[in-house]
Amino acid sequence: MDREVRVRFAPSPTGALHLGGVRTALFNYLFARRHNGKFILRIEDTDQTRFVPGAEDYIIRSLDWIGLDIDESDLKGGDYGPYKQSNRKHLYAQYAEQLVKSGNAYYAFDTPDELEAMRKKLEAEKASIQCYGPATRMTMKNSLTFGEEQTQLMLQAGKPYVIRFKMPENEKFTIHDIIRGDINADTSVLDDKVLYKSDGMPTYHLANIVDDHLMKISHVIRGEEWLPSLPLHVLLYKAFGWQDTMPEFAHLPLILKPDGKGKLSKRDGDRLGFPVFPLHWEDPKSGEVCKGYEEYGYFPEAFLNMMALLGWNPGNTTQEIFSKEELCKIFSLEHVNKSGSKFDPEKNKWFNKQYMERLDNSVLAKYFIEDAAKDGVTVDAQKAETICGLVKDRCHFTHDLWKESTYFFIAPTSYDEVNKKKFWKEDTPAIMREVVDILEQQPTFAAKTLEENITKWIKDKELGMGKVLNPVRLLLCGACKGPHIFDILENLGKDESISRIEKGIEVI
RNA sequence: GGUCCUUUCGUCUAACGGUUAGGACGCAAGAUUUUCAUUCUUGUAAUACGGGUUCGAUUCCCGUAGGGACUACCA
Repeated sequence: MDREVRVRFAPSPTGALHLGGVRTALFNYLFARRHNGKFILRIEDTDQTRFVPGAEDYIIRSLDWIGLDIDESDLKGGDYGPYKQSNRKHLYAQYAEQLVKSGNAYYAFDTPDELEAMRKKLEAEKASIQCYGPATRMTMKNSLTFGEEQTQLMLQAGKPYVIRFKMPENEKFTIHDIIRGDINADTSVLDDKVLYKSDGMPTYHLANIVDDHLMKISHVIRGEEWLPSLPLHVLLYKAFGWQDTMPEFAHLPLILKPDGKGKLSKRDGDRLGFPVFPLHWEDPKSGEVCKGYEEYGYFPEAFLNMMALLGWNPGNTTQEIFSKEELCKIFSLEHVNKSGSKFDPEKNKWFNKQYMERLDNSVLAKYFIEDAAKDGVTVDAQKAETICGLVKDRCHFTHDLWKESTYFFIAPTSYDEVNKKKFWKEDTPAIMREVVDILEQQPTFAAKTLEENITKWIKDKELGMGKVLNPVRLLLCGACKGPHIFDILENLGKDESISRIEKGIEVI
């Protein structure tokens, strides 16, 4: 690999960036960093009918959140701009016409209705040939059937036209894909794809090849859905005479539904309760709102880690937690899997937990204070840090921290029925009253001394830890859950602890 | 329908001709614990099928069967 590595992520601004797009961007990014190359963002907005306002901005903000810094884009600048295809519109016509001149393409004047009629006809005949290709093109309305003179007249008259690629007949060749090896191509089953649309815009196929060439792209890393059009793209490079600088190709496997069949879609997220977009997204057309990974409480680092391991593996190691920097050092396309991967939301949660455990309590405290404030509770930093340390073991997300520990600040108003049945016996109220007495006598309320004194008292009375402490927990927290009971007592303080127990005895 | 791609535990995957087929998630059990968790230990479970090639196939080849993508003046 002796040429400079330049890769691009080239999304269409037709909606929120989905997980497949995220992963394509990520693999491009990691590949670029691994080879000290450039990571370029190009916006492919040649379809004006599908343009969604805000989508481009969303894509950029998503990449930023994940931490994929872009080397060249319209925002970032670069020597090969503009990086948005609608702003490159003027470039494409000459390239399309160049192909017409060299005999690799031709003008076509068929109306959508005529094309539809042809498709219907072929379908009725059960013919397995393409609608517009070597076998049919001489029966259609194009510059090959009209001849030079009539074609010029029609063009001058302003008749709408497209430019189609003239697919060679019966050529067989193989194309190398870094992930898949050699792929067979046979032009006899391919058709004359439109390269240049009647609205003056190029199609993906043309714009893609022209821009990748002009931007000196070295590797095209994209989703598997492009594999069927790879032969066309290679043929285009040849037709332009650019085969010597043609990029290498790597087609990524798809991300599939967690259950059942097919490609992962937004609906799966709704159905199974996990996000499919990085950030909050509100569709400007339908008004539909989708929560993103950020809102769900995922750390961008955990999200990136988990996406990197979907379809790629670091080889013979059991390590699973990787920082972005580590991934930039070890990523390779050779370790990308060929087959599609089902998405596993459960494993995501596990990844997030791993990252949360590694964070310092002081960092977690900030999330904690924020969430508490939303419920109208003010918590000071020191206290928040202490409690985060106590409850973080049982949390997957930062917002679980507050959810798991509200009883430190708000007295329970009801008690878990199942726990009540299990732990609240006839003699419990009497024992609780004794506990109150013991607590009253405590000189200090530090967890350690409480534990020593109360454990001793329980042993002396031969009551059994569970018989005493479970009901205490129930009265303090409203349920039998949470950290060490003596830590809870210490943090609640003497007065609050006693008042909760007394109140509990009455209520139950 | 046609073309192309693909197939290892339920899921993500390791093993690039020779392993008791390894790890992780999940699930289950046990240990720890005053509870829920955490943690630790153990268990669960896979090379789609049929042919070749080979001394030997998860690994290479060919079929079959699943799965997926594409088949637009969408990307």
